[in-house]
Amino acid sequence: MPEEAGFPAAKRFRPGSGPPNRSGSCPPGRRVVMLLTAGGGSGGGGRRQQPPLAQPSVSPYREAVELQRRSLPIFQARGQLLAQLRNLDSAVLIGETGSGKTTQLPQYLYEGGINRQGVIAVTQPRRVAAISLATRVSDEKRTELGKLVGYTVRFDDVTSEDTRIKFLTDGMLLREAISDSLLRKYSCVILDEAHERTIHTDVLFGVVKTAQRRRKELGKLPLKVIVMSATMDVDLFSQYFNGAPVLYLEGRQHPIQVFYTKQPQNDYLHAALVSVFQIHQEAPSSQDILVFLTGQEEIEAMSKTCRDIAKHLPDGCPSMLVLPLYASLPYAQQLRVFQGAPKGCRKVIISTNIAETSITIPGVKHVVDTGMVKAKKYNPDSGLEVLAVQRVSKTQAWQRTGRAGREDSGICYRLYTEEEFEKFEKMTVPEIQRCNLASVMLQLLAMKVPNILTFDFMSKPSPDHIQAAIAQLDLLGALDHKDDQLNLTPIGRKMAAFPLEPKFAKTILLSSKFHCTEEILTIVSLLSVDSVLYNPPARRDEVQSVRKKFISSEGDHVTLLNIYRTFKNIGGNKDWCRENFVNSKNMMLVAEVRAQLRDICLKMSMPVMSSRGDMESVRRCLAHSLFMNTAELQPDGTYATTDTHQPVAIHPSSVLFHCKPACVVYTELLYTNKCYMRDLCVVDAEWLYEAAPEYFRRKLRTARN
DNA sequence: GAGCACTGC
Repeated sequence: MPEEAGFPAAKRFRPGSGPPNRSGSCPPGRRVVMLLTAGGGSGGGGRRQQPPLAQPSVSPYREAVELQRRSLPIFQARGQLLAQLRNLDSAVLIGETGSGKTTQLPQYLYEGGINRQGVIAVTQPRRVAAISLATRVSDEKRTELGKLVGYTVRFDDVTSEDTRIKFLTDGMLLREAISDSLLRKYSCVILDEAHERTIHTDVLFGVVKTAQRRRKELGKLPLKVIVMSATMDVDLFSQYFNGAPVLYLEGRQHPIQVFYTKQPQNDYLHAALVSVFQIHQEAPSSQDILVFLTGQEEIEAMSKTCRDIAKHLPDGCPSMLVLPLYASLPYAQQLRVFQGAPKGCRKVIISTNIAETSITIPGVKHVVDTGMVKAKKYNPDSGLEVLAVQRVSKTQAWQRTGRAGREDSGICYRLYTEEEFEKFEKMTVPEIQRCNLASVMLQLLAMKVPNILTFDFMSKPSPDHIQAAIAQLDLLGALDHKDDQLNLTPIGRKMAAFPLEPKFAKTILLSSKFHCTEEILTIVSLLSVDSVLYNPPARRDEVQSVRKKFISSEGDHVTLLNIYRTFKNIGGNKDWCRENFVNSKNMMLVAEVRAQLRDICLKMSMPVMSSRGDMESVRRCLAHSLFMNTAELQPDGTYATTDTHQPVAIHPSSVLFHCKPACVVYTELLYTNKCYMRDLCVVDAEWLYEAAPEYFRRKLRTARN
């Protein structure tokens, strides 16, 4: 093997706590309470002073659970933690992976009788986490799930009147805040995984801060806010919550050796390949390797190369099981990463950043980090979102490193130099500064936030960014400008009731006028989940011939509708999905989403009618709701958007890829190498003019001629 | 002419 990716010996330190110069992130003057010091766990005296966890129990199982709870690092800090939290309105808790903070803290608060008057909410960025944590904690409390401890995620509410500890997704708590912005039923909100800075958590920061202040002003039950983070960069959190004290909890991570390359690598794919085989030839076969790359195409190519090389390795070299991992991979194939490899065979998992947070793979000893990620960026000048391969942040690199030390000590190979690493951004730009804000602004308006332009975000999006969202909502007819006050129109209020992007909510609301709500509900559901189309690159011809029967010359929306209809009419099941290259998991989700949306329509007394095969009214409806997303064929055979004359192209995944319709509406623009329109529908220019005469007065080329 | 990181309501 070539040597250019060789690694010099590196320092040893513990991950999860961030870079070794830990003190750097604790400026003097801030209240940092060390609840457990390094090497903690010896304080026998402290242990005896702890109050009992729960009623004494006789069951051996119960005792085992109890012992396990007591062995967690957080247990020794229990008394101190409770004493601190009892008197605080807000606190920031740093807890390393494995500290037990998420499962234990809510129980301590409950057992300690703090905030007994209300429910303790614990938010999570991901559904699976909310569900498994609730299951775990209800088990520890020896209660039935949904009684004392429960969870609420979309499509699944396992709570009751008795529920006092409630795990929920951050998006779900946000939705609850629309109907009660003071979050009255909660006495305490714990925002977990705050370091991930999801758009929902970021909006919640503002929502809980406002609710806390308002409740105090109104003399209501106080709201305790606890922000939990796994990283040390919590200054922002503390400042934002009026200088809330920072409590530090040591975790139980295994040491990880970190290696950097001696030279910068201009070809990270090649460097990754070399590293994998270097490790493969040197390390025992029981140690698995996790490689971070940027996307499906890259991962599939690398997987193939690895398998090819692995076939021709010298005798005595272990065999290799190469497993790609990315979100659009069918579920059954994702599950393979959890199965152990046969004896004498090494697992090599080649993954996107899905393995950074969402999926934890057991047995990983070696992490190969290319330092690259594919992520959305927001360009405030053009107001456009761009999906691009870029450098990871330092936080992200540490997160990847930490994946090597889940079960035992590990090794992380960074395919960049230490100097390069030092130049990485400290933190990933929070999602709220990288995304279209139309949904967020609609939700804030629905909560009757007095002035969304000055809303107290922890990391403020730029004014241009906020204005772009307001302009979009305005075009959708959601806004009412009165005396310099922004309010929602009745349509805007209805839009906010749907768990959808505003433009899709508007499409549904318009559909009753075109008597095609049943069809539009199906289309919007299909568009709002991951694609139901499964396109394995190796079987392209097969896919094309099977899919032919669904394709409509009217575009992707009608084609998707055809697929869903056939699936339903035939009584579609997994076998049908497999035969037709349809992702069955996503298809099931479509049905669930559709039922939820239909329910919301019925609740607002909207007539739900079918156009009975009349596709023109469906397309007219799409033209009326997506008129701001229009592109027209130019004399030279290319396309340009109607409003800004941005050159665009039909995405290769579209059924219209080889066609040249004069005028189309699209669901979204996607910038990669080029600016692509995704999910197209052929429309009549006249329909567009009808939909928004003012908007198109001087714009529409086809209508003018 | 040729392509799509990850969540979530």
